[in-house]
Amino acid sequence: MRSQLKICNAQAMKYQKIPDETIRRMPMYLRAFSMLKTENQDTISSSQLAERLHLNPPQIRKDLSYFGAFGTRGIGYPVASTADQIRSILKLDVTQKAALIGAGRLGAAIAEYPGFAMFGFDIAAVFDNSVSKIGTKVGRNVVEDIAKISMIRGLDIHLAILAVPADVAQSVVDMLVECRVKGILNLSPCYLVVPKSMKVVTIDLAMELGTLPYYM
Amino acid sequence: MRSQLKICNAQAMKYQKIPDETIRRMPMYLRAFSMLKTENQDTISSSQLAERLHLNPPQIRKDLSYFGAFGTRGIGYPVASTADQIRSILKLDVTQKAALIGAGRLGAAIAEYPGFAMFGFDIAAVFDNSVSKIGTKVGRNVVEDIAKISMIRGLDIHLAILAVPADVAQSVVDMLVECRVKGILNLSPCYLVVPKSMKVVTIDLAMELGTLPYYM
DNA sequence: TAATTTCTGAGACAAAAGTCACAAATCCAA
DNA sequence: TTGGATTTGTGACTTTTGTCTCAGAAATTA
Repeated sequence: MRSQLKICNAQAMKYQKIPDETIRRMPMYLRAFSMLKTENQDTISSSQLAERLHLNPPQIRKDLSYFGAFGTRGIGYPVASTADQIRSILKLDVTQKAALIGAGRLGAAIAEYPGFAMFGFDIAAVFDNSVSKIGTKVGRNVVEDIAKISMIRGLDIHLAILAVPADVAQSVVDMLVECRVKGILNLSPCYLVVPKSMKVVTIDLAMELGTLPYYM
Repeated sequence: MRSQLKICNAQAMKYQKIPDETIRRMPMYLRAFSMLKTENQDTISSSQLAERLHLNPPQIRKDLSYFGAFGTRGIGYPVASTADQIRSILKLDVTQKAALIGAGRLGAAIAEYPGFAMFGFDIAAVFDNSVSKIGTKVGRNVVEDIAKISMIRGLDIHLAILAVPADVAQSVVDMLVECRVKGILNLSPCYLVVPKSMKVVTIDLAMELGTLPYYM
């Protein structure tokens, strides 16, 4: 009965409820393992890793064990293969194309943000509604008219980064739903209504900053 | 014994443990109440508010009640005074000056981000280490040499927004500690070591984006 | 003034997330 | 080959967070 569970592979384990917070930490782990690889470290124990990430060793072990037994008792986690495993779990083992909507200052910053590369993201298209921006270059992309957003469907893009004003965010999202986009990183301070099949992560800069004075 | 607690005011209540998640939601509530005020709505019930924010009514009531009884039974929450109360709880009733460290693309976007104004934040100084940027204008500020960062102490600035590469983030933070900065919004993908008196909120864009493909 | 409606405030309950402790697995040395 | 050192994987436990329920306060109406 329990052994039944043990032989499950990572893909199957997903249907055993994995805490959202664990998923949120996985990219952190991937980044750490990737860095360790460039440092030519072959293995790392949960306590070493915990020190780097300022987490508890058991938490790291538990998080990773949701997806299978990657470590070796007495040794720790093999850096290279665990990195590959996490990449595969997060579906970051293939280049993930993303569309950037909004080519303002924040959009431009996002387009050239070097941090996405480590996870294999590729900003493959940029859209804006402003005539002054359409046709200009942002990062490696020429800004396209938002009216042509349906071209996303032909480009095999399933992710979008939303860097538009809050009052137009929902209307853009409705278009993205039509384009079969499956995940949105939303940088506007608003709640977005989407079908259940779509995942939205909202980052609200002002909200995060807004909590700080409270603690002073 | 219980009545003892009941007569506590909002300030005193703080020392009764308030969930971090509640604090995180407070700026959301403040934004909602501010918007309602501009819409000339006098009162709002927890269920109406919950609909706007896509939360449960009891959660809103519980969150607000940690700080006192702002609502009126049978009526709801008075928009104007509740907004004022939340502003005061979050210490956003006075203009909060913030220093921006890093005048790259992301820094420039932050400097001109209109969303901070609603919470009364004022980017009062911008610093960078790049000769090409020092002296240029970012938002309303002239970029100062990071070497002059100690001027923060004379400017009554207690918040900093960190938009610098991850590999220099900790060294900048060490300087900010010296400058008596009390809160940091960190946009670099790294853990920062700070004294207990300091509060850090880290936003890791790549990490957030990194979770999305998993759900597809 | 009493009954009715509305909606808050808060305790009880439930779920989620994090921590801990220990059995089991592996390695290494003797 | 055996024993000691190490470190994982995991179930039990604790803490934190979220949800529900309902008494009771305020307003309205009769």
